[in-house]
Amino acid sequence: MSLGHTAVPLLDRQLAAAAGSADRPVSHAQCPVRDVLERVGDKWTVLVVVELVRGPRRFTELLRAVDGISRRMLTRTLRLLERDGLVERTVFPTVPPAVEYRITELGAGLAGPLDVLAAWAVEHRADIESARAAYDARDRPARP
Amino acid sequence: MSLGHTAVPLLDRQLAAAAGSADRPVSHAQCPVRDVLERVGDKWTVLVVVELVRGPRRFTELLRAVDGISRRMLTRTLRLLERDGLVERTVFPTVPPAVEYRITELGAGLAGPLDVLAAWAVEHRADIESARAAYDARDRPARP
DNA sequence: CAGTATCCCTGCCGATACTG
DNA sequence: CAGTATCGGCAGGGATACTG
Repeated sequence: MSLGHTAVPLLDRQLAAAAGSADRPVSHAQCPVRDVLERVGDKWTVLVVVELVRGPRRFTELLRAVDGISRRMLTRTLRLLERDGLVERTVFPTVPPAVEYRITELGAGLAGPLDVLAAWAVEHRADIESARAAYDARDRPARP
Repeated sequence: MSLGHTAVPLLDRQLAAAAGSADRPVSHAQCPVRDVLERVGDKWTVLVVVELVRGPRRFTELLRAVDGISRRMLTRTLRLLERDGLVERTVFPTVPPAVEYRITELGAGLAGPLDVLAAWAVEHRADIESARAAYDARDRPARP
C-alpha cells in the first residue's frame, strides 16, 4: 500500500482516533502506532537497539557504547525495551553480578522499518538541508 | 530574550540555533537519521502530516482537526515542517488573511516509511501487549 | 558490576492575552 | 483569521552518591 499523493492507508486509520474524531483529550495512549513512534523518536532507544542488534551486550558495555547516556537513562531505556519484549535481560548470579541484554526476534524485526526510515532520511538529506538553507535565507534579521 | 536584541519572532532555539549561532555543544547534532527520528517521534508532527496528506488545510482547520493541539504548538510544528521542505505555506492577501498549508512531494514521500513503521506496529501490537502483560505480572514491586 | 535513590535544573508545553 | 508574546507548571533527564 504505497501512498504517494493519494489516499492515506493504515497510518491514517490508526491515528485518526487520536487526531480527529471525538476522542477523549488525554487518553490516546492506546494507539500502537503512536506508541512505537514515541519510542522510536526517543533519543536513546534507537541507539541502544542498534547497538544490541550488533550483538548481546552487558550494562557497562552499553554505557560505553552509547555515547553520552547516563546510567539512569540506560536503565530506563532498557526496562522499557524489555517490557515491550524487544530486549531480553539475563542475569547471571555470579559475584559480581553479570547481566546480559540481547535483542529479541521482535526487537530485531523493528530494525527493518527503522532502516526504511533511515534510508529515506539519508536519501533526502540533501533536499531537507537545502530547504532549510532556503528557509533561513528568506528573511532573517542581521545576526550580531 | 536571551538571544540579544534582534527580533527573532517565535522560532525557538532550534530555528535560531540552526541558522547562525555556533553555540552547539552536542557533537552528534547533524545526523540526518536522528533528525528525522526526532521529528517523527514528536507528538504533533505526524498528526499534522497525516492531516495534510489528506489535503491542503488552513490554520484553523488544522487546529480543529488535530485534537488537543494548541495554537503555539501548531505554529511551531508547521514552521519546522515548512523549514524542512515537507510543507508549503501559502498566504492569500485577503481580509481577513487566509493561509493554506499543503504537503510537498518530499513530505508526502515521508508517508511511505511512516507507513512501514505503522504497519509493523499494528502487526506486532499483540506481541507487544502480551509482552507488557507478562512483564507487569512478573515481579510486582510489592510496596506495602 | 549493575543498578537504585535523590537532587536539581532546564526547557517544553499549555493557557492566556494581544495584534494586523 | 492567523498568528505572536509572555508566563508558569511540571516533568525529563543529567550528576552524584549509595547498595546488593
